[in-house]
Amino acid sequence: MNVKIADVAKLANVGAGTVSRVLNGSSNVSPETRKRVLACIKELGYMPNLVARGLAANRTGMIGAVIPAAGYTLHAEVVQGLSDILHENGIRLMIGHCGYSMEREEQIVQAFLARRPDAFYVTGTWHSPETRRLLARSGIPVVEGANLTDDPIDYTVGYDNFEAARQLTHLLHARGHRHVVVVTSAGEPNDRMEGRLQGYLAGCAELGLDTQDAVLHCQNSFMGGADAITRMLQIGRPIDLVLASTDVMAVGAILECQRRNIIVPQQLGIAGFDDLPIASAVNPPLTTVRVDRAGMGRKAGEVLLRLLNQEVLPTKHIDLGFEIMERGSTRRKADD
Amino acid sequence: MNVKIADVAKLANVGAGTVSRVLNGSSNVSPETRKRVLACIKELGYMPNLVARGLAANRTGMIGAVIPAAGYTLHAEVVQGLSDILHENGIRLMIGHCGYSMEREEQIVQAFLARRPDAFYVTGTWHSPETRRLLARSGIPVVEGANLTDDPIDYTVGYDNFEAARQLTHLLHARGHRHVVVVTSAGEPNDRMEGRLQGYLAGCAELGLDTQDAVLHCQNSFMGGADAITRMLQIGRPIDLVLASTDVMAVGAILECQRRNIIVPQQLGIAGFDDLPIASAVNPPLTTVRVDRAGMGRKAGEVLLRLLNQEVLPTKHIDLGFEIMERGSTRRKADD
DNA sequence: CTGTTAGCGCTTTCAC
DNA sequence: GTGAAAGCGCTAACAG
Repeated sequence: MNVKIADVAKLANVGAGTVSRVLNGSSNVSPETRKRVLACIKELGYMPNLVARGLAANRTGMIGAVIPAAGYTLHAEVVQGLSDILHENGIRLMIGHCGYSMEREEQIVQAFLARRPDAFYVTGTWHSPETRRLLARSGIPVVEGANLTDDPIDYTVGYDNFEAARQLTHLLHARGHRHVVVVTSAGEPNDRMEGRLQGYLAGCAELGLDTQDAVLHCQNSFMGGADAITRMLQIGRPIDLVLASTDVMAVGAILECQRRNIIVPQQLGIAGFDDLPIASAVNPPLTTVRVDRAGMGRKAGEVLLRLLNQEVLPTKHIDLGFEIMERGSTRRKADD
Repeated sequence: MNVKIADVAKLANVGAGTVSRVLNGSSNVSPETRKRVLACIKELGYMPNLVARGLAANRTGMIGAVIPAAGYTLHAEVVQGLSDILHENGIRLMIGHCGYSMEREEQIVQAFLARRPDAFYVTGTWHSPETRRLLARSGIPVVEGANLTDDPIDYTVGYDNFEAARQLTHLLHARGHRHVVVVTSAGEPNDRMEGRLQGYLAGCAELGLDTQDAVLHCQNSFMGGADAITRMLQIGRPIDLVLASTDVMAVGAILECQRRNIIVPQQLGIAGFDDLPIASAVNPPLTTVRVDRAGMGRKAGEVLLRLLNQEVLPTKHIDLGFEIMERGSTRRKADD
């Protein structure tokens, strides 16, 4: 761990610069020298100190990423995709969890920036003004993921949460569902949740569906979803569709219906968002919106890599799209 | 982003060393000087370059962590606990996913080491010889998490997978279950899975339960768990208990039983391992082994921090214990 | 208490 | 093609 470039240089009878050139694949080095240097590196078990390289070269080969949480959310898988592709390209990930708090996000961004990452991935498009400022002034590529916005800090890689929710609403209306309750997360608001909620409401408005007293704010958990059913039953009018903003809440709702002997989808349709693995496993399987989570991470990684490579991308908005997965938790019948 | 310590020093009319002392909270600085320096730092918006500090001070304030996967596993939450406590102490996390492959783990460890982390967290206690060697020679504290071993590289923070599985087997035998099938993961073996499997088998052996043809290797997924039920039904003898090595497989099994109208637990008991959120949400709720995942991460972080602080810990094995959560998916009756 | 200086290990001109 | 030397921005002696 303490053999350094000078040791290799001495053994190979070359200058430190030459070793460095070999290490960094510069072409200005004769094949024989390169071979000799490589041999010496192996012999000494030399491992470059990337901290020193980072200081000298002004690039650290690290990327900062902040996600809300690592638990059962889509972000964990996004990070995995991101991590995988970056790793293949010799870049490492510095990761922080902000717990859906903008303030914490700001702290993390600040702390990461002091470590001079070459680029940044942040989740979502809502940030504190200071976070935006820090990121914008940092001079490094920034990708905002998991949603889209007209006004990105730099680049945005994601899908349109609003549009997906809107389309889902229309589809289920076409399947005969008419009396809707929307279930959203009671936590600190964020652009993805808000986009989904507004998408549902816009869809309902376009279809003339009543959404009076029809928005339930619940914990984003299985229990929260169960709770939603309890509260829905207290609404003084019949309901035939629960539009949940996350699969976790939707699955919680399905399981609560099992307990209450409410037949899904005949008595009540339930739809979610995310297509987590559990969505296709429950009974009945959940109608939901699928996004390629790991693919989104990989795509964000690719964009970041190209940006690091000084490429100019044709667009600042990379829309990965979504797919509505129609399954047994909602009605199937011919369109109206 | 380009104001440096010298600029602050010049403005404050002090030497760079003094600014450094203020930054690092050294006591050898007069209150007035400190105040002046602090003012200049604020005025210039100075942000220390931690890469340079890392090189000069020979500590980077980074910790490397490798986990198998970020998806629906306990490791994501362990990392979150770890990340949180380290963040509070000014330390950042470098993270890599090895996908249960020792080879990939080795690559990641090697790559991380070149970035000179101050300490290392690795998942599990089985590693390639080279990984062990690299870690052992690195001279930095290493914590192996999520299991225990007599022979840690350095420290181990976790719980006894074998013993938990063994005790669970005994408990369920006491509840009247007699004809067991064990479901384990078909993926690349690891110490946690193996510990659980051997724990189940040891329990069965102690109780004289037949385990001939009773070990099913399935995909560690909801589908894999469903598959286990299908295969169990083909075994030519009655079964009244499925001991699954993960909640994901156990929940998959429960859901398959719902589909097949197999009454749990009257006709078939099912138990899992991990106590993921879905475990208490399904119908019936799953009997499983609970470990404090985030708490394990935090504990690993605390150990790492104390180690970084040169403290000597009284033991190399930090056993966090486990708790058997007896729920409706297994029989409840007076002990034999 | 504080300024000065010598590195930390590497990259990158700049001559040769 | 290659060596020498000057930093990268900071910390940590070492004087004073």
